[in-house]
Amino acid sequence: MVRRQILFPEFFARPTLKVARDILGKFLVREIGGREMAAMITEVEAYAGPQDLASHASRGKTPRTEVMFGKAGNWYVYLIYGMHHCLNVVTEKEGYPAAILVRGVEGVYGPGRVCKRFKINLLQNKKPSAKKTKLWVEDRRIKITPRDISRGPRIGVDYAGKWKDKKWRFYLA
DNA sequence: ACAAGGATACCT
DNA sequence: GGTATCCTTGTC
Repeated sequence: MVRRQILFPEFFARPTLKVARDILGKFLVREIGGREMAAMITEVEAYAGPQDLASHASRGKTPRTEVMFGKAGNWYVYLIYGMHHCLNVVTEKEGYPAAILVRGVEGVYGPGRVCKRFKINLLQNKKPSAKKTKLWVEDRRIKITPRDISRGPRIGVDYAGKWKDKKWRFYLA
């Protein structure tokens, strides 16, 4: 039996780049129809702070981005290009807008594909990562060392000026 | 190479 | 009210 520990808000209420590294190797778990599906998180991107032009929150607090200013551990889900959902988890302390985009899990590469596979849509937006919401992150004691982690620039943010070059994408080889 | 698709933010 | 834009993907 694998030892499992659901991650609490405290895990997410830390510097975003640190959480981004730490969440690699953790498991995204979804309960659908009484059954659980899970996959190891393998690729993420950090979006941190009001200055980050790649972040939706750079334009301030709006109905959409309000959740990024809220409590760590809440989900931020949005629809992109009219057809794909992107799953983020809010980080840092309340009032500081930041989140981590889940770009890939084991066997599923691409933020839209992750949401499609895990049946994630706007219903999950602003809800906490917790068992009661049927969508959460848990630690299954997979050991990840710094050598396992690669980093590079974020995808699809060429409009973000100097922020586009920041190596805030982290992934397992 | 590029169309699809709809919510969002920011105009008039 | 109109419209440019978008943290993408699948098919062309």
